[in-house]
Amino acid sequence: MRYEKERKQLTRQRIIDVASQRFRADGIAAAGLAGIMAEAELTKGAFYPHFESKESLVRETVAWALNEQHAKIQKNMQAGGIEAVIRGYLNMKHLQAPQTGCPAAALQPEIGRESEQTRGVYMDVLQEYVTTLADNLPDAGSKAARQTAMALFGLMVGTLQIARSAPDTALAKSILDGGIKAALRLIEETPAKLR
Amino acid sequence: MRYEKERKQLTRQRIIDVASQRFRADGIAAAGLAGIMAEAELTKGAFYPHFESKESLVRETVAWALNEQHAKIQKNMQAGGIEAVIRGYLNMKHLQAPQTGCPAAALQPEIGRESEQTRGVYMDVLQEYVTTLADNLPDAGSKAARQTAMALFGLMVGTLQIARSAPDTALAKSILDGGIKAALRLIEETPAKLR
DNA sequence: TGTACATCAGTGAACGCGCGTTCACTGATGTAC
DNA sequence: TGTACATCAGTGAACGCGCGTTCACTGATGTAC
Repeated sequence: MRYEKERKQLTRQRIIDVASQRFRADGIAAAGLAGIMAEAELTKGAFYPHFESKESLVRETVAWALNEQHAKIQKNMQAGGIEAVIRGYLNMKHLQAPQTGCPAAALQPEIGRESEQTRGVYMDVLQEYVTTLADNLPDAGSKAARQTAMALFGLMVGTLQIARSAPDTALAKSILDGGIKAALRLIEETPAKLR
Repeated sequence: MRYEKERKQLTRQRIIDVASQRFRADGIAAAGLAGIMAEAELTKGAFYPHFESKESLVRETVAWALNEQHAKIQKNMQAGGIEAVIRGYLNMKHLQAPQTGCPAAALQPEIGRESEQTRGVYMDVLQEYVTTLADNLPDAGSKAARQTAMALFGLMVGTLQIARSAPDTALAKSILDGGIKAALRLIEETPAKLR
């Protein structure tokens, strides 16, 4: 069946959409291609006209999902500045929806085990994300701002991950709350003595 | 073969040692019992007299590994205070040895997907770990200190994970360096206006 | 405009492989007499 | 002290299952004439 010319791209994007959710929900290693293709309403043989291998799907999907996440924080940034970004990230809604949330929080250690090529593609997108954060810090433009922005992102990622391991909601909330307070302190103007 | 009475415990600990390294190196889902048992110089049938299931091995192993990590930072704390703990965590040596490093940095999202029981056991050990950090902050004893300590740990975990995804060493070092600077700012005495 | 042919996204069965788990068995050591 | 028996850690083969990948095929659409 040869279909309309746009159809292949639509199917391909549908696979990426589904895969990005399965990966974030279950982890990259634990999410199988058969399940992803079934959820995309295709048989698993249809995977290979679109992607070379699972690794190439991972490469494309993870970068795409981080880019989506970047778009989300850009919206929050416009609406309420960096504090809105922090509060939009460290909250129970995000904690409870890993499948549509930040791919770094859901997959970071697994991404670190990927090939150098995959990590390169991922890190390029992450750098753009961090640029958005850095550009909205008090000392925007400096090298220190970039490092602070990266550490701020690290704090948000790590804190959300730990909160997701909490066995009860009260503890999770307290962890997120502490993360917000710490993040707000980080983004204050750099004290002179540390500059 | 019924062996000396201490032998079973020794074998059991050998399985935990090996498993803790394989999990941290490859991820929980990607590390197979057959490989772990072979590395422990046993056949895979020998797994079940020691553990009920892979899940119970994970539960015990991850908690054990985090406890070992706790012991390490206690040493660093004694030697050089909380700054030594931060510098001992956010460096290239730790980055390059995930199999013997912090299990949170290697496995946090996967731990978040474990059963409530497993997460409960893990979080108990994590709380002890965070207590050691909190007790060495300027405002030790306060609820704020505990939250700051948790966020500090989140920052270290997330930053190390991201640095591990960097495709080149220079970038990884810069990320770790920014993490150290941010961590040091976090542990300063809480400014009055935020208290 | 109508017809013949080329393309190729998607199907569905099959591949070898490693997964976690089960189980009948072995045999070195401990215990009872 | 010597012998018979019980224990049970560890062996090794087998279980069903899902993994990622391959491949011959189908058939709807596009292109050429």
